[in-house]
Amino acid sequence: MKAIRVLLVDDHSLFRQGLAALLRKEKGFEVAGEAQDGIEAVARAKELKPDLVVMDVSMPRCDGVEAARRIRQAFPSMKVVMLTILEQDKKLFEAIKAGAHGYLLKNVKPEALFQTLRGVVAGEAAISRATATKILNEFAEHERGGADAYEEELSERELSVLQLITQGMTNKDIGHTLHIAENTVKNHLKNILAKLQVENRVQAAALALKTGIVSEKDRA
Amino acid sequence: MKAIRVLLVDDHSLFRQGLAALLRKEKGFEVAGEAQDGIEAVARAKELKPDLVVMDVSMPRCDGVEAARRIRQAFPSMKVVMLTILEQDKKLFEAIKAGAHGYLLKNVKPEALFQTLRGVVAGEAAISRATATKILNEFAEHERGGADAYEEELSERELSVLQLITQGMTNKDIGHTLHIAENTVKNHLKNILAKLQVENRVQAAALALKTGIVSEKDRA
DNA sequence: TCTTTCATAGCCCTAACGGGCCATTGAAGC
DNA sequence: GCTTCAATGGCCCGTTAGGGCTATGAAAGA
Repeated sequence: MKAIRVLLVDDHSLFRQGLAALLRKEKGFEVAGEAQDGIEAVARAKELKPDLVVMDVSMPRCDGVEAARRIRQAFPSMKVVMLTILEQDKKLFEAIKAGAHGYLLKNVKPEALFQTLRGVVAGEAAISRATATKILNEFAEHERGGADAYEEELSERELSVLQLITQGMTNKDIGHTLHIAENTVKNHLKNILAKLQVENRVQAAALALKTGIVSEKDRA
Repeated sequence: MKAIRVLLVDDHSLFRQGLAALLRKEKGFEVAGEAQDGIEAVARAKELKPDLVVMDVSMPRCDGVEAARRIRQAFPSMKVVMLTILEQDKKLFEAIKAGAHGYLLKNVKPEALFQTLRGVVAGEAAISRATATKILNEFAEHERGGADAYEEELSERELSVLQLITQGMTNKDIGHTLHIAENTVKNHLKNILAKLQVENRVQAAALALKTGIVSEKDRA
C-alpha cells in the first residue's frame, strides 16, 4: 500500500513541524512538503502533487480558504483538509464552497486526525460532529428562505464603521467622527451585521478583533 | 551531559504531541511528560520533577499563569516558559509576576525555541524582543504614575458575566444563562464597567478579548 | 442604456442599555 | 457582635440599538 503524501501548510512553524514529525512516525503517511502561507501552498501543490493538503485556515498573505480554492481548481483530484483553532462559521462555509473535503479543529487528537485523513483520501468527507450540526442548522435556515450569502465582503466604509465600533463608540459618535448622519451609521451597521451574520455590535466587534478584520489603530 | 527533562502543557493535543515529537528528536532534550491543563500540569510537575515546564498561557480549568505560580511556589528551582499565540500584555505581566522565566510566541521557529529553552535552563531569561519592548513601555507608564491600568479585580461572578458579554449576549440572555434576574446582570455590568473604567459593554468586551481576561469557553 | 452597488439619509417602533438609588442576604474578617 | 462586601433583586428614566421600509445621487459594469 502506497503511503499518503501530505503537504502541510501553516504559518506557525512550530505547529507545522510538530505535525510533520507526528506524521512521519505514523505509518501510511509521508510528508511531501511544507508551506507557511497560501501562496506558497499553491506553488508547492503544483510542484509536489501531494495526495492531500492539510492547511490552516487563517494565514498571512493568502488565507487557507483562497489557497484551497486555487488548489482544487488546478487539481480536482487533490484532497484538501482545513485545520482551524476557532470554529468560525463564516470560514467553514467558505472552505466548503472552495472545495475543501474536511474542516477540523486543531484540538483533535492526533490519532483521530490521522484516521480522518485516511478517510478523506478514501473519499469520505471529514467534518467534526459539532461542525456538522452547524452545517445542518445553517442549511435548514437556507431552506426556509433565510438570509444567504457568506461571501459578502465589507465595503471600505463599513470597515471604517466596524473599526470605530470595536472602540466602543455609539452610532452618534461614529457619525460625528466620520461626518455623516447617525442614520447613515445605523444603515451601515445593519449591513455589517447582515454580512457578518451576527446579531449585534458586540458580536461584530468580537469577530472583528478575533479575525483581525480591523486595522491596528485600536492598539492604544 | 544530562538531557533536559521537559514537561509539556497545552490543551491542544495535536500541538502538544507535535512539539513532543520534535523535542524527542532534538539532542539534549527528554520529554518527561505531558499535561493538558493547569491542574494537571501542577500534578505532573510534582510527580515528575522536570527541569523545565513549557506551558501554554490559555487553557481551560486552570490557566497557564496560575499553574506557573503554583509550580514556582512549590519548586523554586524549576524553570517555566510560557507559550502563547497572542501577545497579550496583561497575561505577560501576570506570567512574569508568577515567576515564569520566559514568554514566547508560538510562531517561533523550532530551532529558536530549543536554543531558548537551553538558555533558560542555563539561567537566562527568555523574552522575545518585541515583548521586551512592551515591558519597558509598560514600566515607563507605571513609573510616571499616570492613569494606570485596571488594578481593580473582577469577582468570579463578574468574570462570568463579562465572558458572556464577549459572546454578544444581552443582559436578559445572560440572566437566563446564569439563572439570575436581568436586574442582577445589570448591576454586575455596572460594576464591571466601573472597574474596567470603560463606558459600555462593547469596550468591556474588546478589552476582555485583547487582554485575555476571559477564559477559553468561547472557543466553541 | 440599464442595472447594480455604495454611500447617503430619513421615519417609525420596540427592545436593550446604562445611570442612579435603594434593599436584602450570607459569608468572611476583626 | 459588628462591619464589610459580594451577590442578589428591584424601580425609574432617558438614551441607544436595531429591524423594517423607503429613497436619492454617484459610480461602475454589462
